[in-house]
Amino acid sequence: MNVMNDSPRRKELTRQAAQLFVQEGFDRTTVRMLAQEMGIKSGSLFHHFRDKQEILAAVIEEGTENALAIARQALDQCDSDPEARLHAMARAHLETLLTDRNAHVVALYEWRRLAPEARDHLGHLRDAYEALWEEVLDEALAAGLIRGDRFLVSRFVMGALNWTVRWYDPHGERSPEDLARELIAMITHPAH
Amino acid sequence: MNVMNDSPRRKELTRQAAQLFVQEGFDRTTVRMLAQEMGIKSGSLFHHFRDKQEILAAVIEEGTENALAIARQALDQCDSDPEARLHAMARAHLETLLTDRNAHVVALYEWRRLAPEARDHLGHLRDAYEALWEEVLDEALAAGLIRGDRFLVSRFVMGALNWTVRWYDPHGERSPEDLARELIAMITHPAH
DNA sequence: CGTTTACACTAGCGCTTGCTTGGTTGACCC
DNA sequence: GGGTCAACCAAGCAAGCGCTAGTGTAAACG
Repeated sequence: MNVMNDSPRRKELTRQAAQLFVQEGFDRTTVRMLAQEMGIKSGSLFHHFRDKQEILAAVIEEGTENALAIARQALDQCDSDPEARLHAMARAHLETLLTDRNAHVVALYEWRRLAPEARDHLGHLRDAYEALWEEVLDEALAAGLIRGDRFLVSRFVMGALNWTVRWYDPHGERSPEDLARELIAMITHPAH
Repeated sequence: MNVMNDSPRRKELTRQAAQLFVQEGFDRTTVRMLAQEMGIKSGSLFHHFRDKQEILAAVIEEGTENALAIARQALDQCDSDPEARLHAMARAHLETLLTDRNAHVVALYEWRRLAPEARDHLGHLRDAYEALWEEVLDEALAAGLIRGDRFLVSRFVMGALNWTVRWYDPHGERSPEDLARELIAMITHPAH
């Protein structure tokens, strides 16, 4: 067995699994369906993954790592004023939703199907991502750009953003940029 | 078989099923688990419901109907100015989340597990509920209380509200009233 | 050359799943 | 006191599930 490496082959299989998990849900996706999608037999699947659980963990891990990387890059490259940073984060969030949509949908819907150990590991990744948000929101609150309770504001914003996977059409007219701008406009009270 | 009535017995069984669906997820909840929770044997379950699917539909139907009823009542009883109506809707939404929490969590997470016909029927119920929101948001937009694109504002607000099932603690310090006030404060730009 | 390694296959075990069948019970009705 | 009816039970079927064991093979390596 070949456990826990991250060969390119495994990356590709993970990507295909994500697609199926979104279509059918984790529990309804059988190892036989996964194998067929991958063009192999069901037994061969366990050469790449210890068990079905591990496939789920791999899908979510990749999505979250990408989100984190993109968000960090966006923060590095943008201006340092609170509004620019807020905008950069929102745009980065919506852009990962576009490029890694399957993985993020799986992360949002199937989180509870993770084994406790995997949930623990991935929870830390997710916490790191949300910490970036809280930092940026704190700056916006301090600058008077947003009003309200820090905890609630952060939850409301994350909710509005994560909910987009339900209705956002990547092939539609609106770009991530558009959505980010609209969201910021809705919640900010510009100084005057 | 006893199909499709709504006896009090069936109502009670539906309530218990909702609890299990939240804990385990629909697919992982077996008819044997459901039966045990209900204090009967698995075979007896099919005296009350045609199949497992129908239990899910019953859970979601009850939750959505309650949400609709509470929202309508709230709108009837509040003042007619846009901010009061906005506040009433947000509070009503969060209050159903408190009283019918299980049903709403199931509706949000397990919607896709519904059979197409059930999804169709319940989709209309859900549309009726969201229409109430759009009406109230339109008034708020017209009054200049909120700025931005109607479609996007509505999606963002629904996202922020529905996301609350992930983190809101009914036994915590914050009341639905508090949350509603905070959310309105965050997104409104009061005339001055 | 022989050995190792990565990847795939065949075959099937042991178990659980949703659901069916045929029958029993006790409350109520005229 | 025979008939009705909702509610429940015992037993089990057919299908599908995750996963394993053992084997084959072709490329890579020393």
